[in-house]
Amino acid sequence: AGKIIAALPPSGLVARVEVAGPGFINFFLVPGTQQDVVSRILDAGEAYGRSTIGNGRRVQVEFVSANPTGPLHVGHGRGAAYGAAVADLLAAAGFQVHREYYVNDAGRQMDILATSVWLRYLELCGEPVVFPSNGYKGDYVFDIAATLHRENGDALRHSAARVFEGIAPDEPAGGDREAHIDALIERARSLLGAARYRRVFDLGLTVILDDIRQDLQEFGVVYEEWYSEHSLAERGLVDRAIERLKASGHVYEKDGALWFRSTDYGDEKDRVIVRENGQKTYFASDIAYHLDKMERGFERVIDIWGADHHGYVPRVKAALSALSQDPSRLDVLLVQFAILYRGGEKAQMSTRSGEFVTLRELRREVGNDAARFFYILRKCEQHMDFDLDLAKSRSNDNPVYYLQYAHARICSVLRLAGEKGFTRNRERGRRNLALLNEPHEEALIAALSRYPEVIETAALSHEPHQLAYYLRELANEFHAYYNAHVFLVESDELRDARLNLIDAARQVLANGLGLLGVSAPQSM
RNA sequence: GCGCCCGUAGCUCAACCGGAUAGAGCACCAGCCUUCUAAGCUGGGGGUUACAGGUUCGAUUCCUGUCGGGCGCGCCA
Repeated sequence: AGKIIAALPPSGLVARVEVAGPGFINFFLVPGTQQDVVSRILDAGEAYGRSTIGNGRRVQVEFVSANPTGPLHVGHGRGAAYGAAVADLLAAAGFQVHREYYVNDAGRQMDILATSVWLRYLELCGEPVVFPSNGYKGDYVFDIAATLHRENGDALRHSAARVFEGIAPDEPAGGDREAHIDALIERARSLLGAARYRRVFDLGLTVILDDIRQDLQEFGVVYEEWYSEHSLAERGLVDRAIERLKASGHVYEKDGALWFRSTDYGDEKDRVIVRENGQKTYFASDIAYHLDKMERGFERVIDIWGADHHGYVPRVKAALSALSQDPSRLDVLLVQFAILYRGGEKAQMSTRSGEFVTLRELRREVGNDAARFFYILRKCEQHMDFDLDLAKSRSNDNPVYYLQYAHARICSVLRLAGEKGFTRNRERGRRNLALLNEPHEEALIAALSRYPEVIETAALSHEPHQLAYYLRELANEFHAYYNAHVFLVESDELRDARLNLIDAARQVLANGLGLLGVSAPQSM
């Protein structure tokens, strides 16, 4: 090793080189070699840390995509915060990002919603309805029914006797609940007729989707596109996908249904794509959807799903393979569940009872900043314990405030410089960066220099928590510096150099927090 | 039963495609505000990385098995 070191070309940036343990050679930089990063940060501003590694390649990130059958709950919140952060990181790393929400506006669940709304409407009309045990029972269904009643009066009314005529009673204990609600859906269709049924259906869809949109927007999560499952079928893309799958030779008929032989590509079992009753399955739509994603020309497609859907990955990839698409272009990121704790106790109610904590309630309780930050603090495959008390505590326990406080403190110093009668001269600061040679200053500068590579690593590995941990370290370096040295010193040269340094730190904190959807307050 | 994820300090979690003495926060103990925001800083104690093997110069990381926790195994979406 000594020979290797001796053979190294001399460099003005390297003070000394040492062999340190097995396989390690340490290079010590000459003090003052990194100071110019401060000027680079101030020049680049919001652009500091952006990378071109993505080279403009198109990436689609599909996330949340919750059924529009009710408001988003805290589980969706994690997917929203995580997906938004991954998308924003990829954009910062130079990818052209297309954020998409797949709207499941077709299928049985939506029919159950429409029927639930209609039954609540009938109640408002004064009909003695026995509400099905597996219908949608949330308060929002009453609200939609009230709107329906306000807009239509009794025009959609049918007597309860006719609605339930000949339909077997709801049997929660047995397996007839599903048959019961399916019969009610058919009854709603036949009594209302296609057009009126559609009116009920569309009102539920529109109201809930608008609510989801607004909820996410308030959460700082925005999409380039809301992609309708219904439109997929309308444009014939589902039929076309099935035809192409047939042509591939991986489809067969059995028991009256049409099956995709996904076991040809390693799936556990074959999957139905057209049911015995002629209805296409959700999987059929999803094949068409993913084929369409590929054909839209995205070089990489990222799906962010709840971990409970993990069994679904092999069949989607199998379908892509059968359709001659490269399945490795699709990354499915599985997000584990988040469990809410309050006072050391689980706060999440069971979904069976029809009650759950909504994302909106969470945001109201802990605030958007804490919610966004806590959600991405764990890597996605890690189960999450979300401590509500900690997230809303306005104390030093709360890691969000630690970062925001650093930002606010810097803003405060920069403000106070003027109030104290100092005229800040940025150019003088730039010329005197060499004065920043205290250990605390070197450490802070080193942390600032690392930011661009943190962005690249976090983006490419889809791990926003790496950025969160980095920002914690950066804030820590600043707070330590703040406590060890006074910035507003008499020396113009040193003062302006230091103000440039902390201004650069402020910029990086703001950039990083921005990527995570967390605000960077001027004061606290 | 099979498949996927997880198991690291009292608690919640990191550890950069195998690398140096496994790091933070909280909690606990001891200090720091007449000077730029104490929502801060400094120091300290705390570990057989669930367990047992294997691979190699080297394993929290990779492989096998066991134990424990979560999730999934529909002609639902």
